[in-house]
Amino acid sequence: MKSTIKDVARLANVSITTVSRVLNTPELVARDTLNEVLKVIEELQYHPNALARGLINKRTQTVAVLIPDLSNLFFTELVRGIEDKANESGYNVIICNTHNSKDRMIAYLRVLNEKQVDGIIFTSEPIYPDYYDIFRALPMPVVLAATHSLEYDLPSVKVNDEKAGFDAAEYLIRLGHRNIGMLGGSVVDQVTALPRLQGFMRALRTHGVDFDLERCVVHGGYRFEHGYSGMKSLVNKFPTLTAVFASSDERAMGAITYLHEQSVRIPEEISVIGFDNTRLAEMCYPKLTTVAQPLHSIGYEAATKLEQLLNNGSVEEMRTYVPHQIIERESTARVT
Amino acid sequence: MKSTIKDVARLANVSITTVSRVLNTPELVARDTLNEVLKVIEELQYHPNALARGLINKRTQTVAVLIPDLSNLFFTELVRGIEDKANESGYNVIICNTHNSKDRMIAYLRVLNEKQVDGIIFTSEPIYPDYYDIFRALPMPVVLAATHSLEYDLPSVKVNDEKAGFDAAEYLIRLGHRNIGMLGGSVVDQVTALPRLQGFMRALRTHGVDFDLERCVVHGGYRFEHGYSGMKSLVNKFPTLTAVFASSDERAMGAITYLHEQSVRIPEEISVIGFDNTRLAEMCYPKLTTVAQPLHSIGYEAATKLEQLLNNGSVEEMRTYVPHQIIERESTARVT
DNA sequence: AATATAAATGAAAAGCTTTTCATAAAAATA
DNA sequence: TATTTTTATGAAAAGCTTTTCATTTATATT
Repeated sequence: MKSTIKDVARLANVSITTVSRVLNTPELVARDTLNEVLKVIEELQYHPNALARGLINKRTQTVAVLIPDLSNLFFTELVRGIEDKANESGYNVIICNTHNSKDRMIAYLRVLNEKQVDGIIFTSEPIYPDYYDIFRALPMPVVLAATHSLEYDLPSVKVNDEKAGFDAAEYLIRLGHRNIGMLGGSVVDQVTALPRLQGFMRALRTHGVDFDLERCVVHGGYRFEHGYSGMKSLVNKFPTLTAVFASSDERAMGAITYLHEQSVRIPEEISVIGFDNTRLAEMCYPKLTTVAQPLHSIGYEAATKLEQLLNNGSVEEMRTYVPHQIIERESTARVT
Repeated sequence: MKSTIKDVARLANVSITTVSRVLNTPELVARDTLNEVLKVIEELQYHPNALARGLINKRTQTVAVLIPDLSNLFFTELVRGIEDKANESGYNVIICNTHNSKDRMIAYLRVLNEKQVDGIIFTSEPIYPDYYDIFRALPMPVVLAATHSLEYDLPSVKVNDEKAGFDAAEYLIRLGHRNIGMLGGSVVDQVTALPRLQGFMRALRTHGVDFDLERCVVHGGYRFEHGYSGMKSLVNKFPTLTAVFASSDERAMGAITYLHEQSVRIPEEISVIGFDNTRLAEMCYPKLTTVAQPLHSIGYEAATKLEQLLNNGSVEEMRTYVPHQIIERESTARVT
């Protein structure tokens, strides 16, 4: 039978108040009493009921992370940063996998609300107006990780995607490439996909490189399959290309696989640069040059912000931008 | 301000009992009252407090999954099966990432206990005696997914690893291979790694294939890096090998990458068969032939078992074995 | 019309904790 | 020694729900 604070109190011949104090403010209880109570707690294997605790404290010491796709290493590494910070500060984290489904996400938000989690970290995905309405209605703070919102005042931490897109393209240009394609996301995603494309285009423009949006860019999902099929249609439209910027590592991997199948040598014939620097980048052949997002930091910082919000009610910096960095590996080379 | 059942009761001019009934047994309340109360609930955006509910119902409608490594696609797909079943039956699932750390896992078990989750699904990893002691002390049921325990009576669902190892080896033998290596896990893992190795050896023996444990097998972690370095040492020890059984897809991918770097053609010179059939198997070049575990079913079945335990206190079948299957792709070929 | 039955509602207890306020005992101060 | 302060403890309330039991009202039965 599960034991309660009452059982401990009875066996230790003290009131439940004292037992509670042993757990929460041991400095207020006499040495002997303390030891006796601790002994009984141990003996009874007593664990305080977090439901009752939460009910009265109005704090559950729990934060939730909403992620759209658990099988994306991107989120995996982000979550790690969140967990690390949360655990340091005594919070538990609940991971909620929304499977890219709005319904699931709304359902999750409801139960998280009912379960009285202290705060929520929302990852990736742009914030649509109806999401914001839901967030507003929530009694707990929300922080965005690897996404942000320009219209709404939600704290966020992410990289500067426009600049990252620019740097990726410039990197290829510096290697002498002039026929550069891009495998990007859907431009309805104005927070990630669009800025990367814009940065990419700005770099080409800046360096006077010819560019035709129709011919040079393929839009699609971030997944391997999309990279594969995207690369296929890209080489068809743009057979002279010598380099491609795939704006996720998974897409890059799909692209590489397609090129392998076509016996195109990488990087000798076509250079490929990815985005994210997930574990996948090292699992490629050749190893993937990529724009690294500091995924762990993004998670860690987001959790930090959430904690600030929880403790102070406000956040030092509303929108934090963390630096990206190009990691040079073996999938890119100087044009010959 | 968050509203409670009292607020609803006051505004609707009914007792809290009636409000509670509207939520739980609406058939017991008069039409007009029902509508009025529902209206107020909507108006006030009232959501019942799950803590209070759990406290009185002694059920939180929550199950937890303990996984050792979130960045392993294996678990990702397993979790999906669990989520699907759990959601169907009205349970929420909490994903707990133990990072392969025993301390973290024990810490998680403590908080899950305190948080009064209804049940726990423990994935992979063998069950060590001290784990079992902890499980026993837990007031909620535990089910094992993709692992099992022969000593302890914990319900489990997994594939038959010995048979799977046998089939993998036999598949290679049928393709004419006689110089077959294996990239396996540590044999201290008696629940997964050892049986696969045993099955592998049994197949060689059965078919009269020469075999030297020292020379033909490399043990190591399941990760890409381990596959990479494992393959390296394997070809050094065993230069005549024409096929390798890597007992995880990630390991297989590491092996393939190493072979690529050495300009060894796959499958022409060396055939590679993996294990798990995670998404990674399709992200390889060449696409990976592998022993598929029905990851989704394993998760789904494990959740089903947990639910049986929760509802009936017992389980139909203690240890369920689900079928594996060899998925033939492009990384294996008949020996020439 | 009188009685029995069914339907609708509410008051209060229970679930497990923390916290406030009060009290008793011990220690410090005058 | 008498008084104040400090230390240690407990009783009871509060947090939000569900459930039991009782009561009132409406409906069905004779």
